[in-house]
Amino acid sequence: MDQKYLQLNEDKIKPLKPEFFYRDPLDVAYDLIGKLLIKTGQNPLIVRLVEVEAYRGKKDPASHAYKGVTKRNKIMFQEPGHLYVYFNYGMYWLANVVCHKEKNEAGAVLLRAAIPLIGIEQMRQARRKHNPKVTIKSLTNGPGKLCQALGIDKSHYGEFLAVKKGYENKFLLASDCTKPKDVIQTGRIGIKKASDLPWRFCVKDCEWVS
DNA sequence: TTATTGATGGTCT
DNA sequence: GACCATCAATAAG
Repeated sequence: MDQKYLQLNEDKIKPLKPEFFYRDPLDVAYDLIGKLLIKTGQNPLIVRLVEVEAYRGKKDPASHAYKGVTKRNKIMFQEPGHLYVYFNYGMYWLANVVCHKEKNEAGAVLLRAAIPLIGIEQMRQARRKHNPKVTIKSLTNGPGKLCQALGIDKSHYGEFLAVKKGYENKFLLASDCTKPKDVIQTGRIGIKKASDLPWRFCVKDCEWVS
């Protein structure tokens, strides 16, 4: 893994524009590797995404949007760039970014793992509530853990992640111009349907990948 | 180091 | 009532 992933290129942080998310989830997923997820506020938290999965809506049997609109998944059919948060296995919140190309389509990218960069002590405290033995690697090396570290739950369903005039972001996706050159593509994990499709992206040889 | 299992509750049929 | 886009503790090697 490129050591540059471990540092924040603070001077070059640029929020993503809404257009970024108006594309096929597969393209968005690839491009999200190396990007920053920021919890804004007085004590910001910043992590660098190193593992994501694309869920491609109606054409993807593993996608929550496969069978059409429900109360839970409706955000996936709406404006790209919003957070789709859902509860899984009776215990964990999982965070996705809504993205799709055309109106009337649906899709999302699951944020699976990240490298903690800023606010590590705060993230450690948040994770300790669930696992007192948490290590720096187990801070954010899985989709449930990532949400615990960043404090993401159902109250953040529908939050917008790009910049928009007059909107105050709680979470933000941004680039610090760290170019990923060691991204690998594999089958998605933790699912039964369509797990053979290579729609998971992660950084090669990264300790935080799940 | 890998494999296995129990905890746990909303969503959908 | 079955299904889960998970995790942590344990056991075995």
